Amino acid sequence: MTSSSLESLGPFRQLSEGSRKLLRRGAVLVQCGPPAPILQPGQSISGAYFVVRGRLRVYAIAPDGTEATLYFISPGETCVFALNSLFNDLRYPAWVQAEAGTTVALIPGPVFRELFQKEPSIQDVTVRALSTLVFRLMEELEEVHAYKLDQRLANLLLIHASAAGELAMTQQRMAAHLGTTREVVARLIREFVAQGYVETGRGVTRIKNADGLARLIAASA
Amino acid sequence: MTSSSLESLGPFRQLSEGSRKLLRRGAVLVQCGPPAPILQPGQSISGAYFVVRGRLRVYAIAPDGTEATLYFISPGETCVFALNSLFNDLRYPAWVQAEAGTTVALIPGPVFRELFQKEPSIQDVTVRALSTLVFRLMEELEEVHAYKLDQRLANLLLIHASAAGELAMTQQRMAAHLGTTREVVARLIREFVAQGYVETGRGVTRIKNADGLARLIAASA
DNA sequence: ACTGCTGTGTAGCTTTTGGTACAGACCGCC
DNA sequence: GGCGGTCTGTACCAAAAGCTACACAGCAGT
Repeated sequence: MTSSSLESLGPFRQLSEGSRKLLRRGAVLVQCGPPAPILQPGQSISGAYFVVRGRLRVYAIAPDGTEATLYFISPGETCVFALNSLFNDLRYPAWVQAEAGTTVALIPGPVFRELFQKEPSIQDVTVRALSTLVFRLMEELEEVHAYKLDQRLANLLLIHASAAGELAMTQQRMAAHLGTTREVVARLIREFVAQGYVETGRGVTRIKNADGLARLIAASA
Repeated sequence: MTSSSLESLGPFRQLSEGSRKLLRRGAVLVQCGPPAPILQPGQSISGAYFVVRGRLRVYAIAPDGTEATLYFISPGETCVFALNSLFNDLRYPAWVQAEAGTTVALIPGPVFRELFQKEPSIQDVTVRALSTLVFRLMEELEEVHAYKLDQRLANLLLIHASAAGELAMTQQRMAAHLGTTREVVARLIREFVAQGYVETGRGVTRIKNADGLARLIAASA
């Protein structure tokens, strides 16, 4: 992998100095066609990850088999889950899954550690990445305990919908994201449809009244 | 505050090099008698915190007023909540409260940033602290979605009980910790008493059968 | 002893969420 | 067209958790 081909990638140009340095040194590109599992709990980490295109989903699986998304890692973000394990010699405690068409740059552990020692810009990138992750996790934890499922579902629809107000996601996946079951999602969506907030189709949900959803989320009860 | 008096403090001797360097440079000790709020959401951070004695509790408050503990910071740990805001110029999104008898060392923001640039040992301390926090938050998030309240309460009792199997904590505080209400805690504890797992007293809960509680937690249902 | 405060015990009801079960719709493929 | 798989719709019941209301117990101060 040369730096020129890396630089030809879309988001690369907007990256910080630290991120570019990371990628120029020993990064190996990994492409995913279909959604694919990358890490399982207990697996040791072979390096630091950097999302070039697509998205990674980090999630937990309960003993009864239900999933729940912990957080996402979007393009241009250093993949912090690796850093934890790289520095603390801990096993990673969650599953990681790449969405379809995701490209990930893998920086070998020793290379990353060496760069982290020498380069202030890479320290900066690292701390920012961890810091952002902490915020994201705190937000998620707060959301889980402060909001009811209908509000969290409304939020999911608003946040993840395309500009055209469409969300291409099955109810099964929404349920997995929220840590609940498909039936519950279907019931809540039925209510949204009755209120005229959304329309449903196979594998897609269209938002018809974003304000209505927003008001639902804001309602304190 | 001189380094000699800092070193006289109990946990100080076991600290890492980075932590000691942090404390020798411009740390201001802050003592708390009774439990006291330290930070409120939106408050900007004046420096990095380091817990010398006692414990900090970081928690969220839902619109309806119920609290939920996000994580604790124990003695000898760099207080990472500050680092987020120090590096990202973000406001801190949660409340922080010091338990009774807590001593916190406050390192001014500029001093910390300067040390972070120069000292590898301080970079190390910082990354470890953030990393640990990420793990703690992930664990908590997983627990919230994978376990029921009775299991989480049993876990709370086991984790926070003294060596003698006593937990000096009112049910109100347990409820705030778990993000629920006192009545629910009372109901669950009643069940524990009926099973012979615990005994209750005013402001204290005594564990009589730790194995029973442990089995309850392990039960997949 | 009286009072007030804080903490616990309990009952009953409502809401929310989860679990089971099944019917039907859409889609691609042979 | 027929078939199998995936996705959605829905009805019903069960469990979990929250809400309200109130009684009482321990403790401190006057």
